[in-house]
Amino acid sequence: MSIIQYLEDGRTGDIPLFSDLYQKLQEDILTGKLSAGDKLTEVKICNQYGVSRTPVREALRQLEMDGLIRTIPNRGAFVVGLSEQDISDIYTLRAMAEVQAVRWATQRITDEEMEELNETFEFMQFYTMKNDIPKMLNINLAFHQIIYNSTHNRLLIQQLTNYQRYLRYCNPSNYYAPGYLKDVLAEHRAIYDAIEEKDPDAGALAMMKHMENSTRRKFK
Amino acid sequence: MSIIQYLEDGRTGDIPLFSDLYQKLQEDILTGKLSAGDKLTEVKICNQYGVSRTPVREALRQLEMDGLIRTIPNRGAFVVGLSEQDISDIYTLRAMAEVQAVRWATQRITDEEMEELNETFEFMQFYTMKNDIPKMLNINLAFHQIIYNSTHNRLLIQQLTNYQRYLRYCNPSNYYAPGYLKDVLAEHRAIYDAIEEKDPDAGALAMMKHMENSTRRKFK
DNA sequence: AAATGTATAATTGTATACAATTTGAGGCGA
DNA sequence: TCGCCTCAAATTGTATACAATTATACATTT
Repeated sequence: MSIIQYLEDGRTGDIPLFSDLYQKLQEDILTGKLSAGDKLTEVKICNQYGVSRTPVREALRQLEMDGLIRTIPNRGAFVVGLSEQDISDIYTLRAMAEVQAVRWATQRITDEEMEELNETFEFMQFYTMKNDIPKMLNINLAFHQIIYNSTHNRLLIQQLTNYQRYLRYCNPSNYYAPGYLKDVLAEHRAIYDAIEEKDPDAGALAMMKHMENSTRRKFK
Repeated sequence: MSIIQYLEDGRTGDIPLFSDLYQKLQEDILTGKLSAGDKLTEVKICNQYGVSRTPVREALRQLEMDGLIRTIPNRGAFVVGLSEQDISDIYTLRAMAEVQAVRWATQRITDEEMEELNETFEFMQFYTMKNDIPKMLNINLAFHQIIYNSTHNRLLIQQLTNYQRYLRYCNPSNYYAPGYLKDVLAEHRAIYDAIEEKDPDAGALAMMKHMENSTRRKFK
Protein backbone atom coordinates (compact mmCIF):
# COMPACT_ATOMS: atom_id res chain seq x y z
CA MET A 1 0.00 0.00 0.00
CA SER A 2 1.47 3.33 -1.04
CA ILE A 3 2.06 6.23 1.30
CA ILE A 4 -0.31 8.40 -0.68
CA GLN A 5 -3.08 5.92 0.02
CA TYR A 6 -2.30 6.12 3.70
CA LEU A 7 -2.31 9.90 3.55
CA GLU A 8 -5.70 9.94 1.90
CA ASP A 9 -7.38 7.22 3.89
CA GLY A 10 -8.19 7.74 7.48
CA ARG A 11 -6.27 4.60 8.39
CA THR A 12 -4.21 4.95 11.47
CA GLY A 13 -3.46 1.57 13.00
CA ASP A 14 -2.88 1.48 16.74
CA ILE A 15 -3.23 4.64 18.69
CA PRO A 16 -0.07 5.80 20.47
CA LEU A 17 -0.23 6.87 24.11
CA PHE A 18 0.33 10.55 23.47
CA SER A 19 -2.72 10.61 21.26
CA ASP A 20 -4.92 9.10 23.94
CA LEU A 21 -3.49 11.45 26.52
CA TYR A 22 -4.12 14.43 24.29
CA GLN A 23 -7.77 13.54 23.92
CA LYS A 24 -8.24 12.87 27.62
CA LEU A 25 -6.55 16.04 28.75
CA GLN A 26 -8.45 18.04 26.15
CA GLU A 27 -11.70 16.62 27.45
CA ASP A 28 -10.70 17.43 31.03
CA ILE A 29 -10.02 21.02 30.05
CA LEU A 30 -13.15 21.45 27.95
CA THR A 31 -15.43 19.94 30.57
CA GLY A 32 -13.86 22.05 33.28
CA LYS A 33 -12.32 19.20 35.24
CA LEU A 34 -9.15 21.21 34.76
CA SER A 35 -9.63 24.94 34.97
CA ALA A 36 -7.76 28.06 33.93
CA GLY A 37 -4.56 28.62 35.82
CA ASP A 38 -4.14 24.99 36.89
CA LYS A 39 -0.63 23.74 36.50
CA LEU A 40 -0.04 20.56 34.55
CA THR A 41 2.98 18.93 36.13
CA GLU A 42 4.41 16.28 33.87
CA VAL A 43 5.17 13.63 36.48
CA LYS A 44 1.72 13.99 38.02
CA ILE A 45 0.14 13.21 34.66
CA CYS A 46 2.60 10.33 34.28
CA ASN A 47 1.48 8.83 37.58
CA GLN A 48 -2.18 9.49 36.86
CA TYR A 49 -2.07 7.62 33.57
CA GLY A 50 0.79 5.22 34.22
CA VAL A 51 2.97 6.41 31.35
CA SER A 52 6.35 8.06 31.01
CA ARG A 53 7.12 11.71 30.37
CA THR A 54 7.78 11.36 26.66
CA PRO A 55 4.16 10.82 25.57
CA VAL A 56 3.00 13.34 28.16
CA ARG A 57 5.17 16.05 26.69
CA GLU A 58 3.96 15.23 23.20
CA ALA A 59 0.37 15.56 24.35
CA LEU A 60 1.19 18.88 25.96
CA ARG A 61 2.65 20.19 22.72
CA GLN A 62 -0.60 19.29 20.99
CA LEU A 63 -2.74 20.98 23.63
CA GLU A 64 -0.59 24.03 23.31
CA MET A 65 -1.25 24.17 19.58
CA ASP A 66 -4.95 24.15 20.40
CA GLY A 67 -4.36 27.12 22.66
CA LEU A 68 -5.92 25.21 25.54
CA ILE A 69 -2.75 25.36 27.61
CA ARG A 70 0.20 27.66 27.67
CA THR A 71 3.73 26.49 28.28
CA ILE A 72 6.31 28.76 29.83
CA PRO A 73 9.85 27.50 29.22
CA ASN A 74 11.38 25.93 32.31
CA ARG A 75 8.27 26.78 34.29
CA GLY A 76 5.68 24.35 33.03
CA ALA A 77 2.29 24.10 31.37
CA PHE A 78 -0.75 25.97 32.61
CA VAL A 79 -4.36 25.52 31.62
CA VAL A 80 -5.82 28.37 29.64
CA GLY A 81 -9.14 26.83 28.68
CA LEU A 82 -12.03 28.62 27.05
CA SER A 83 -13.72 31.61 28.63
CA GLU A 84 -17.40 32.45 28.23
CA GLN A 85 -16.28 35.10 25.78
CA ASP A 86 -14.26 32.53 23.85
CA ILE A 87 -17.28 30.27 23.56
CA SER A 88 -19.45 33.10 22.37
CA ASP A 89 -16.79 34.07 19.84
CA ILE A 90 -16.56 30.50 18.64
CA TYR A 91 -20.24 30.59 17.76
CA THR A 92 -19.54 33.57 15.56
CA LEU A 93 -16.43 32.09 13.98
CA ARG A 94 -18.14 28.78 13.41
CA ALA A 95 -21.10 30.42 11.71
CA MET A 96 -18.73 32.22 9.33
CA ALA A 97 -16.82 29.07 8.57
CA GLU A 98 -19.95 26.94 8.11
CA VAL A 99 -21.29 29.39 5.56
CA GLN A 100 -18.09 29.23 3.56
CA ALA A 101 -18.02 25.46 3.94
CA VAL A 102 -21.44 24.97 2.42
CA ARG A 103 -20.50 27.36 -0.36
CA TRP A 104 -17.49 25.27 -1.23
CA ALA A 105 -19.40 22.04 -0.72
CA THR A 106 -21.90 23.02 -3.42
CA GLN A 107 -18.98 23.44 -5.78
CA ARG A 108 -16.79 20.54 -4.78
CA ILE A 109 -18.90 17.72 -3.43
CA THR A 110 -18.38 14.36 -5.12
CA ASP A 111 -21.21 12.05 -6.13
CA GLU A 112 -20.16 9.67 -3.41
CA GLU A 113 -20.28 12.36 -0.76
CA MET A 114 -23.64 13.55 -2.08
CA GLU A 115 -24.94 10.03 -1.68
CA GLU A 116 -23.65 9.98 1.89
CA LEU A 117 -25.28 13.32 2.63
CA ASN A 118 -28.52 12.03 1.16
CA GLU A 119 -28.50 8.97 3.38
CA THR A 120 -27.75 11.06 6.43
CA PHE A 121 -30.58 13.40 5.61
CA GLU A 122 -32.96 10.47 5.28
CA PHE A 123 -31.94 9.31 8.74
CA MET A 124 -32.67 12.83 9.91
CA GLN A 125 -36.19 12.68 8.55
CA PHE A 126 -36.68 9.29 10.15
CA TYR A 127 -35.51 10.34 13.59
CA THR A 128 -37.49 13.54 13.41
CA MET A 129 -40.56 11.45 12.76
CA LYS A 130 -39.64 9.22 15.70
CA ASN A 131 -38.90 12.26 17.85
CA ASP A 132 -35.58 10.70 18.89
CA ILE A 133 -33.60 13.62 20.18
CA PRO A 134 -30.32 11.94 21.20
CA LYS A 135 -30.06 10.31 17.77
CA MET A 136 -30.82 13.63 16.13
CA LEU A 137 -27.96 15.31 17.95
CA ASN A 138 -25.52 12.76 16.54
CA ILE A 139 -26.98 12.77 13.07
CA ASN A 140 -26.79 16.53 13.08
CA LEU A 141 -23.07 16.40 13.80
CA ALA A 142 -22.60 13.83 11.06
CA PHE A 143 -24.55 15.91 8.53
CA HIS A 144 -22.35 18.91 9.13
CA GLN A 145 -19.20 16.81 9.14
CA ILE A 146 -20.01 15.51 5.67
CA ILE A 147 -20.35 19.07 4.48
CA TYR A 148 -16.98 19.92 6.00
CA ASN A 149 -15.36 17.00 4.22
CA SER A 150 -17.00 17.96 0.95
CA THR A 151 -15.04 21.21 0.94
CA HIS A 152 -11.91 19.12 0.48
CA ASN A 153 -9.97 21.67 2.45
CA ARG A 154 -7.97 20.33 5.34
CA LEU A 155 -7.68 23.63 7.15
CA LEU A 156 -11.38 24.36 7.14
CA ILE A 157 -12.28 20.80 8.02
CA GLN A 158 -9.94 20.84 10.99
CA GLN A 159 -11.14 24.23 12.15
CA LEU A 160 -14.80 23.32 12.02
CA THR A 161 -14.21 19.95 13.62
CA ASN A 162 -12.43 21.71 16.46
CA TYR A 163 -15.26 24.18 16.92
CA GLN A 164 -17.74 21.34 16.97
CA ARG A 165 -15.83 19.53 19.68
CA TYR A 166 -15.27 22.67 21.72
CA LEU A 167 -18.95 23.55 21.73
CA ARG A 168 -20.08 20.01 22.28
CA TYR A 169 -17.98 19.55 25.40
CA CYS A 170 -18.30 23.03 26.84
CA ASN A 171 -21.90 23.58 26.21
CA PRO A 172 -23.52 20.16 26.20
CA SER A 173 -26.30 20.29 23.71
CA ASN A 174 -29.85 20.11 24.89
CA TYR A 175 -31.25 22.52 22.38
CA TYR A 176 -33.40 20.10 20.50
CA ALA A 177 -36.45 20.67 22.54
CA PRO A 178 -39.03 18.40 20.86
CA GLY A 179 -40.87 21.32 19.36
CA TYR A 180 -37.75 22.35 17.49
CA LEU A 181 -37.19 19.14 15.59
CA LYS A 182 -39.34 20.07 12.63
CA ASP A 183 -37.74 23.50 12.32
CA VAL A 184 -34.31 21.95 12.42
CA LEU A 185 -35.27 19.44 9.77
CA ALA A 186 -36.60 22.17 7.51
CA GLU A 187 -33.39 24.14 7.87
CA HIS A 188 -31.30 21.13 7.00
CA ARG A 189 -33.53 20.38 4.06
CA ALA A 190 -32.86 23.85 2.69
CA ILE A 191 -29.14 23.26 3.03
CA TYR A 192 -29.38 19.82 1.50
CA ASP A 193 -31.40 21.06 -1.47
CA ALA A 194 -28.95 23.86 -2.15
CA ILE A 195 -26.05 21.44 -2.20
CA GLU A 196 -27.90 18.98 -4.38
CA GLU A 197 -28.66 21.77 -6.85
CA LYS A 198 -25.11 23.05 -6.50
CA ASP A 199 -26.28 26.56 -5.72
CA PRO A 200 -23.64 28.31 -3.58
CA ASP A 201 -25.66 31.40 -2.75
CA ALA A 202 -28.73 29.43 -1.73
CA GLY A 203 -26.51 27.17 0.37
CA ALA A 204 -24.81 30.07 2.08
CA LEU A 205 -28.14 31.73 2.79
CA ALA A 206 -29.67 28.55 4.16
CA MET A 207 -26.67 27.91 6.38
CA MET A 208 -26.66 31.48 7.62
CA LYS A 209 -30.28 31.15 8.66
CA HIS A 210 -29.60 27.79 10.24
CA MET A 211 -26.73 29.23 12.27
CA GLU A 212 -28.81 32.18 13.41
CA ASN A 213 -31.69 29.96 14.48
CA SER A 214 -29.35 27.47 16.05
CA THR A 215 -27.79 30.17 18.20
CA ARG A 216 -31.21 31.56 19.04
CA ARG A 217 -32.49 28.15 20.07
CA LYS A 218 -29.45 27.65 22.19
CA PHE A 219 -29.61 30.85 24.17
CA LYS A 220 -33.23 31.74 24.49
CA MET B 1 5.16 37.50 39.52
CA SER B 2 1.92 35.56 39.30
CA ILE B 3 1.13 32.89 36.75
CA ILE B 4 -1.81 34.90 35.47
CA GLN B 5 0.59 37.70 34.62
CA TYR B 6 2.76 35.28 32.72
CA LEU B 7 -0.25 33.93 30.88
CA GLU B 8 -1.27 37.40 29.83
CA ASP B 9 2.14 38.76 28.96
CA GLY B 10 3.98 37.48 25.96
CA ARG B 11 6.99 36.62 28.13
CA THR B 12 8.57 33.34 27.29
CA GLY B 13 12.14 33.20 28.51
CA ASP B 14 14.61 31.02 26.61
CA ILE B 15 13.39 29.15 23.60
CA PRO B 16 13.54 25.36 23.87
CA LEU B 17 14.95 23.29 21.03
CA PHE B 18 11.65 21.81 19.91
CA SER B 19 10.30 25.28 19.33
CA ASP B 20 13.23 26.21 17.10
CA LEU B 21 12.93 22.93 15.25
CA TYR B 22 9.23 23.45 14.74
CA GLN B 23 9.80 26.83 13.15
CA LYS B 24 12.62 25.60 10.94
CA LEU B 25 10.75 22.54 9.72
CA GLN B 26 7.64 24.62 9.14
CA GLU B 27 9.66 27.05 7.06
CA ASP B 28 11.18 24.19 5.09
CA ILE B 29 7.74 22.84 4.31
CA LEU B 30 6.19 26.19 3.45
CA THR B 31 9.06 27.22 1.22
CA GLY B 32 9.02 23.88 -0.53
CA LYS B 33 12.43 22.72 0.64
CA LEU B 34 10.46 19.74 1.87
CA SER B 35 7.65 18.65 -0.39
CA ALA B 36 4.51 16.59 -0.17
CA GLY B 37 5.14 12.90 0.37
CA ASP B 38 8.65 13.35 1.78
CA LYS B 39 9.33 11.26 4.80
CA LEU B 40 10.62 12.92 7.93
CA THR B 41 12.83 10.37 9.62
CA GLU B 42 13.48 11.32 13.21
CA VAL B 43 17.16 10.41 13.42
CA LYS B 44 17.90 12.22 10.18
CA ILE B 45 16.47 15.41 11.64
CA CYS B 46 18.45 14.72 14.82
CA ASN B 47 21.69 14.51 12.87
CA GLN B 48 20.84 17.48 10.72
CA TYR B 49 20.25 19.73 13.72
CA GLY B 50 22.46 18.02 16.29
CA VAL B 51 19.72 17.31 18.80
CA SER B 52 18.13 14.22 20.28
CA ARG B 53 14.85 12.60 19.32
CA THR B 54 12.81 14.05 22.16
CA PRO B 55 12.63 17.63 20.85
CA VAL B 56 12.29 16.33 17.29
CA ARG B 57 9.21 14.35 18.20
CA GLU B 58 7.70 17.34 19.98
CA ALA B 59 8.25 19.48 16.90
CA LEU B 60 6.61 16.81 14.76
CA ARG B 61 3.54 16.82 17.00
CA GLN B 62 3.27 20.57 16.49
CA LEU B 63 3.62 20.32 12.72
CA GLU B 64 0.94 17.67 12.72
CA MET B 65 -1.44 20.00 14.53
CA ASP B 66 -0.81 22.53 11.76
CA GLY B 67 -1.79 19.87 9.27
CA LEU B 68 1.54 20.33 7.51
CA ILE B 69 2.60 16.75 8.11
CA ARG B 70 0.73 13.56 8.75
CA THR B 71 1.98 10.88 11.11
CA ILE B 72 1.08 7.26 10.65
CA PRO B 73 1.64 5.23 13.82
CA ASN B 74 4.74 3.07 13.64
CA ARG B 75 5.36 4.26 10.09
CA GLY B 76 6.56 7.78 10.48
CA ALA B 77 5.81 11.37 9.55
CA PHE B 78 5.17 12.47 5.98
CA VAL B 79 5.00 15.96 4.59
CA VAL B 80 1.56 17.08 3.47
CA GLY B 81 2.28 20.74 2.81
CA LEU B 82 -0.05 23.21 1.14
CA SER B 83 -1.41 22.72 -2.36
CA GLU B 84 -2.19 25.55 -4.77
CA GLN B 85 -5.84 24.98 -3.91
CA ASP B 86 -5.03 25.25 -0.20
CA ILE B 87 -3.29 28.57 -0.74
CA SER B 88 -6.18 29.90 -2.75
CA ASP B 89 -8.61 28.76 -0.05
CA ILE B 90 -6.50 30.40 2.62
CA TYR B 91 -6.96 33.73 0.87
CA THR B 92 -10.69 33.26 1.16
CA LEU B 93 -10.59 32.10 4.78
CA ARG B 94 -8.25 34.89 5.75
CA ALA B 95 -10.48 37.52 4.18
CA MET B 96 -13.44 36.23 6.17
CA ALA B 97 -11.47 36.17 9.39
CA GLU B 98 -9.94 39.61 8.86
CA VAL B 99 -13.37 41.11 8.37
CA GLN B 100 -14.60 39.62 11.63
CA ALA B 101 -11.37 40.67 13.33
CA VAL B 102 -11.76 44.31 12.45
CA ARG B 103 -15.38 44.15 13.53
CA TRP B 104 -14.36 42.89 16.96
CA ALA B 105 -11.42 45.28 17.09
CA THR B 106 -13.73 48.27 16.76
CA GLN B 107 -15.62 47.01 19.79
CA ARG B 108 -12.79 45.75 21.94
CA ILE B 109 -9.64 47.72 21.25
CA THR B 110 -8.02 49.29 24.30
CA ASP B 111 -6.68 52.82 24.39
CA GLU B 112 -3.18 51.44 24.54
CA GLU B 113 -3.72 49.28 21.48
CA MET B 114 -5.32 52.20 19.66
CA GLU B 115 -2.21 54.24 20.41
CA GLU B 116 -0.06 51.45 19.01
CA LEU B 117 -2.19 51.24 15.88
CA ASN B 118 -1.93 54.99 15.49
CA GLU B 119 1.86 54.88 15.69
CA THR B 120 2.01 52.05 13.21
CA PHE B 121 -0.22 53.90 10.80
CA GLU B 122 2.06 56.93 11.05
CA PHE B 123 5.01 54.74 10.14
CA MET B 124 2.96 53.59 7.19
CA GLN B 125 2.46 57.14 6.00
CA PHE B 126 6.14 57.84 6.47
CA TYR B 127 7.34 54.85 4.47
CA THR B 128 4.73 55.45 1.78
CA MET B 129 6.16 58.92 1.39
CA LYS B 130 9.67 57.48 1.22
CA ASN B 131 8.51 54.77 -1.18
CA ASP B 132 10.23 52.15 0.95
CA ILE B 133 8.59 48.93 -0.11
CA PRO B 134 10.41 46.39 2.10
CA LYS B 135 9.60 48.47 5.18
CA MET B 136 6.01 48.76 4.05
CA LEU B 137 5.64 45.00 3.81
CA ASN B 138 6.71 44.65 7.43
CA ILE B 139 4.64 47.53 8.68
CA ASN B 140 1.66 46.10 6.89
CA LEU B 141 2.03 42.84 8.76
CA ALA B 142 2.39 44.71 12.04
CA PHE B 143 -0.72 46.82 11.36
CA HIS B 144 -2.83 43.75 10.81
CA GLN B 145 -1.29 41.96 13.76
CA ILE B 146 -2.33 44.77 16.07
CA ILE B 147 -5.87 44.44 14.81
CA TYR B 148 -5.76 40.71 15.48
CA ASN B 149 -4.59 41.32 19.03
CA SER B 150 -7.28 43.93 19.57
CA THR B 151 -9.93 41.27 19.12
CA HIS B 152 -8.68 39.71 22.36
CA ASN B 153 -9.61 36.31 21.02
CA ARG B 154 -6.83 33.75 21.10
CA LEU B 155 -8.38 31.47 18.52
CA LEU B 156 -8.83 34.17 15.92
CA ILE B 157 -5.42 35.67 16.63
CA GLN B 158 -3.73 32.32 16.18
CA GLN B 159 -5.68 31.51 13.05
CA LEU B 160 -4.90 34.80 11.36
CA THR B 161 -1.27 34.70 12.41
CA ASN B 162 -1.01 31.26 10.86
CA TYR B 163 -2.59 32.42 7.62
CA GLN B 164 -0.22 35.36 7.51
CA ARG B 165 2.79 33.12 7.90
CA TYR B 166 1.53 30.55 5.43
CA LEU B 167 0.97 33.14 2.72
CA ARG B 168 4.16 35.02 3.49
CA TYR B 169 6.34 31.95 3.07
CA CYS B 170 4.45 30.25 0.26
CA ASN B 171 3.79 33.22 -1.82
CA PRO B 172 6.58 35.67 -1.06
CA SER B 173 5.13 39.09 -1.25
CA ASN B 174 6.16 41.40 -4.00
CA TYR B 175 2.81 42.96 -4.52
CA TYR B 176 3.68 46.43 -3.42
CA ALA B 177 4.58 47.66 -6.84
CA PRO B 178 5.45 51.32 -6.22
CA GLY B 179 2.27 52.53 -7.87
CA TYR B 180 0.21 50.63 -5.35
CA LEU B 181 1.59 52.24 -2.21
CA LYS B 182 -0.86 55.10 -2.18
CA ASP B 183 -3.84 52.83 -2.74
CA VAL B 184 -2.70 50.57 0.04
CA LEU B 185 -2.28 53.52 2.36
CA ALA B 186 -5.77 54.78 1.58
CA GLU B 187 -7.25 51.38 2.30
CA HIS B 188 -5.48 51.18 5.62
CA ARG B 189 -6.58 54.68 6.46
CA ALA B 190 -10.19 53.66 5.96
CA ILE B 191 -9.68 50.71 8.30
CA TYR B 192 -7.86 52.85 10.81
CA ASP B 193 -10.57 55.51 10.81
CA ALA B 194 -13.32 52.96 11.31
CA ILE B 195 -11.54 51.50 14.31
CA GLU B 196 -10.84 54.90 15.77
CA GLU B 197 -14.51 55.79 15.45
CA LYS B 198 -15.47 52.35 16.71
CA ASP B 199 -17.73 51.71 13.74
CA PRO B 200 -17.95 47.94 13.15
CA ASP B 201 -19.80 48.08 9.84
CA ALA B 202 -17.49 50.67 8.36
CA GLY B 203 -14.53 48.63 9.55
CA ALA B 204 -15.85 45.44 8.06
CA LEU B 205 -16.60 47.15 4.78
CA ALA B 206 -13.17 48.77 4.61
CA MET B 207 -11.46 45.48 5.37
CA MET B 208 -13.54 43.64 2.81
CA LYS B 209 -12.50 46.11 0.14
CA HIS B 210 -8.89 45.92 1.28
CA MET B 211 -8.93 42.14 1.04
CA GLU B 212 -10.49 42.20 -2.42
CA ASN B 213 -7.95 44.71 -3.68
CA SER B 214 -5.13 42.91 -2.00
CA THR B 215 -6.02 39.68 -3.74
CA ARG B 216 -6.48 41.51 -7.01
CA ARG B 217 -3.07 43.18 -6.72
CA LYS B 218 -1.53 39.86 -5.94
CA PHE B 219 -2.87 37.92 -8.84
CA LYS B 220 -3.26 40.31 -11.73
C1' DA C 1 9.78 -14.20 -13.18
C1' DA C 2 6.49 -13.71 -9.45
C1' DA C 3 5.07 -14.74 -5.02
C1' DT C 4 6.15 -16.11 -0.38
C1' DG C 5 8.82 -16.75 3.80
C1' DT C 6 12.41 -15.32 6.85
C1' DA C 7 16.09 -12.95 9.06
C1' DT C 8 18.20 -8.66 9.79
C1' DA C 9 18.36 -3.77 9.81
C1' DA C 10 16.01 0.46 10.36
C1' DT C 11 12.54 3.10 12.55
C1' DT C 12 9.12 4.37 15.75
C1' DG C 13 7.11 4.17 20.61
C1' DT C 14 8.14 4.44 25.33
C1' DA C 15 10.88 4.62 29.51
C1' DT C 16 14.62 6.17 31.98
C1' DA C 17 18.79 8.93 33.04
C1' DC C 18 21.13 13.09 33.34
C1' DA C 19 21.60 18.32 33.01
C1' DA C 20 19.81 22.88 33.71
C1' DT C 21 16.55 25.75 35.76
C1' DT C 22 13.17 27.08 38.99
C1' DT C 23 10.88 26.84 43.49
C1' DG C 24 10.64 27.29 48.25
C1' DA C 25 12.14 26.92 52.96
C1' DG C 26 15.18 28.40 56.22
C1' DG C 27 18.77 31.40 57.98
C1' DC C 28 20.96 35.77 58.36
C1' DG C 29 21.57 40.64 58.89
C1' DA C 30 19.69 45.34 58.69
C1' DT D 1 9.49 42.45 60.04
C1' DC D 2 11.46 42.74 55.82
C1' DG D 3 14.66 41.83 52.36
C1' DC D 4 18.25 38.98 50.66
C1' DC D 5 21.10 35.06 50.36
C1' DT D 6 21.85 30.04 50.21
C1' DC D 7 20.94 25.48 49.25
C1' DA D 8 18.11 21.35 48.72
C1' DA D 9 14.07 19.63 46.42
C1' DA D 10 11.18 19.72 42.58
C1' DT D 11 10.49 20.42 37.82
C1' DT D 12 11.54 21.05 33.10
C1' DG D 13 14.74 20.25 28.99
C1' DT D 14 17.44 17.01 26.64
C1' DA D 15 19.80 12.73 25.73
C1' DT D 16 20.02 7.98 25.73
C1' DA D 17 18.40 3.17 26.30
C1' DC D 18 15.28 -0.36 25.48
C1' DA D 19 10.99 -2.48 23.35
C1' DA D 20 7.86 -3.08 19.60
C1' DT D 21 6.88 -2.54 14.95
C1' DT D 22 7.99 -2.01 10.19
C1' DA D 23 11.02 -2.11 6.09
C1' DT D 24 14.44 -4.40 3.32
C1' DA D 25 17.14 -7.90 1.32
C1' DC D 26 17.59 -12.35 0.11
C1' DA D 27 16.54 -17.17 -0.22
C1' DT D 28 12.95 -20.47 -1.48
C1' DT D 29 9.16 -22.17 -3.91
C1' DT D 30 6.02 -22.39 -7.66
